[in-house]
Amino acid sequence: MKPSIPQGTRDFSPIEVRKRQYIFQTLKNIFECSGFQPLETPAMENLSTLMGKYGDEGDRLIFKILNNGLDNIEKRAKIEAGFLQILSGKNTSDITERALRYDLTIPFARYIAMHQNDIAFPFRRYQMQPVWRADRPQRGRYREFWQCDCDVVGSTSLLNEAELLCIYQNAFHKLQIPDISVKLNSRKILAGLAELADAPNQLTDITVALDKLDKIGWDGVKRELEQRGISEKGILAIEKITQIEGNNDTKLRELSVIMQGIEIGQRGIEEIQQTLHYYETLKQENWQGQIVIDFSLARGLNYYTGIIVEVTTGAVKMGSIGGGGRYDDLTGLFGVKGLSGVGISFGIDRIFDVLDELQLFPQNLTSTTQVLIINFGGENEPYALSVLQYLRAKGIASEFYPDAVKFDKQMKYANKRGIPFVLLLGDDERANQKVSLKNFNTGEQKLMSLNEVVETISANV
RNA sequence: GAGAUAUUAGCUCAGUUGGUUAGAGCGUCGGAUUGUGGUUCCGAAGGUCGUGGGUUCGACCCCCAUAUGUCUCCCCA
Repeated sequence: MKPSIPQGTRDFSPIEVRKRQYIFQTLKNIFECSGFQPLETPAMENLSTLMGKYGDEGDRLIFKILNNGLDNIEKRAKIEAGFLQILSGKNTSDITERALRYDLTIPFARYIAMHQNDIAFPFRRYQMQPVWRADRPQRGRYREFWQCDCDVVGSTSLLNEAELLCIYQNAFHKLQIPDISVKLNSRKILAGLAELADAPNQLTDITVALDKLDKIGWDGVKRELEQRGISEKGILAIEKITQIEGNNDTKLRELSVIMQGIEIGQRGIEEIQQTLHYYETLKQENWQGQIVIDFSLARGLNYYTGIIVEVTTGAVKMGSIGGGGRYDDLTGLFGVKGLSGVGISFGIDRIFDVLDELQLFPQNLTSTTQVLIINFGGENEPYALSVLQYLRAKGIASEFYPDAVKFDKQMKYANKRGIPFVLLLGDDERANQKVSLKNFNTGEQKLMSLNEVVETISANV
């Protein structure tokens, strides 16, 4: 049979895994350094946990798992009735009661609700796991992909927002991605905008349209707003606000004037000011990324209630590589009221593409093996094995070519694997109780003792 | 869920208005070189032209279906 993998999934070859691990490890170090704790949840959740949390479109994209035992003859009537329900577009636990994780946020909320008595709040957690969506695959869009979330739950302080901004800046600084913009806005400002536009109940309509500004331009947004029944006067107000220019202080001041008397808008402005104030005192001097206030930033997700952020780089033509925001009452759905959270997410796959395109991955990711011992066979094999054992005990990643095949084949193997050193120990070396070490980068080869080998290789790392 | 487009050797791609044995580069393998890789030279292997039907004397080429990739819409990371 012809081997294949399901649509929208990928194999990760060794070099790709190393590159991905480099990203994961970089982020993990930053999270841990800021006191965040790791969390993992199951690949599958009960379907009832996920359904109704992501909207109608989301429900359709959840991968559902067929129950086992559907061929049980005794339950046949029940199962057939269940299938009729499925055919009419409704789910039933008689046919499917589990589903693959769709994102990391809802399982996180479920986790908090289940373990609220054991958790020390405020709870800071990070989570890096795959999620699955039955979407149609496109470039940079997969049915299995990794999310990386970092949240603080159980505190309403804007210090948390500032800390997360620091995490973004620190992460992209460490990954050396140039021209980073962290765009900042507040759902409260958008709510004020809806009031200003005489459409306080159409916040969602306005945000969905506004979210497309980058993609379809103002004319496109205007058309959408018209279609959604926003008045001409309202559209004019929205346009005016998206056109505010200047530095962050200027933007906030101008907005404050326009939002005169609109309480929720003013609160949004104050929150951003306070967050930026905290950020300025927390940030490191060498971070290059910019924080840019952008009143057109909307983000589609409806559960955001306060500050929202999105990260882009001007260095590569690509969508956002991260996003997040404040959400009040995320756990309310699971019966835990009054817990506010704020979180950010990293788009791992897109970050991978950016680093690949800009060639920002470290050079030494190809192999961890430092030295290959050439196999000369016969009497030399036991000597080679004792050297192998010695080097490993000294903490030097080493390999012994397992077959005594032709010399150039073994050399080609080392070259292809990107192994920096080759150790030759044949009859001559064994007679002198020495070894020949060849450096593949310089081509230089020297007869030396094992101690010197350890020193030379250690100095090279 | 809707539309468009592509699929030829391990990889990247040529090709034929429908006519015997489908080509190249790179890679792989063998040799020059059984103790010197990355450079060079010589040689070889490798394809039922994505899959299944149909039209035709004859299909890699035309038609239909299907799988997978890519693009647009929808939605999203």
